[in-house]
Amino acid sequence: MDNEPSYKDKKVISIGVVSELTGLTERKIRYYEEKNLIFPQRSNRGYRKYSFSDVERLMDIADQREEGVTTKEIKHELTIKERKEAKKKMIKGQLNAQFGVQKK
Amino acid sequence: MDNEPSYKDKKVISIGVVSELTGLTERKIRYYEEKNLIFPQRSNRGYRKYSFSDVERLMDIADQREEGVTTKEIKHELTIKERKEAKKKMIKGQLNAQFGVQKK
DNA sequence: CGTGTAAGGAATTCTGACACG
DNA sequence: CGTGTAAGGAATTCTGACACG
Repeated sequence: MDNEPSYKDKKVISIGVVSELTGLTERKIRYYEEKNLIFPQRSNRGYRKYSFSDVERLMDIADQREEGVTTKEIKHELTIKERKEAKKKMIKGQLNAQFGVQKK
Repeated sequence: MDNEPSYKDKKVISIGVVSELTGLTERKIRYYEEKNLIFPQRSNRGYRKYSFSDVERLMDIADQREEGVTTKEIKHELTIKERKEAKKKMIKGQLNAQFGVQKK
């Protein structure tokens, strides 16, 4: 029923290419991961793999950093967004449980 | 006026990842390029970079090869398609020249 | 805190070639 | 023709650390 997860979220880009795409040094990219601002996948031998979404996210982070926003603050914003997402999902789940299509 | 060329055509994937994605060996992938069936970009130091379109194209090639279609035949099909595309563009250009929006 | 850099090792990619068929 | 493989070299990526501030 699902079609492919759209190319935007497929984790296939190496850190070198991400560096070119974003203009960020690999050091910075790894640091933002260390701070849990970004979450690449790992290949079999531990190489980081990023999606286009990750690239966009990194450019957003770069903009915020330039404005003087600290990684801690960026992380905080992210956490808040995640909570909202979780809440949305929960409510959606409850609605489905009461009024949704019957599961077989 | 243009927005980004869509992620589908951005050449950012290394041959190793393409190999995983398609199930083809790197040898095969390079061979199909040698036969002009696929056209990756090159990074600064000569590393091949593929797009998701290329990955799809490779899977299509793989299917045809399994059916016994030779690379030569696949190449021929491609050439025909390209000719049609060129013709389309030409006609479109002529229509524009006669009835299109005036250029400043 | 955020980022640069040198360090050493492991994995990647490249090309040209030989092999088989 | 289509694909495998061994070969040698160059570039990539990884981690942990020291540096500065």
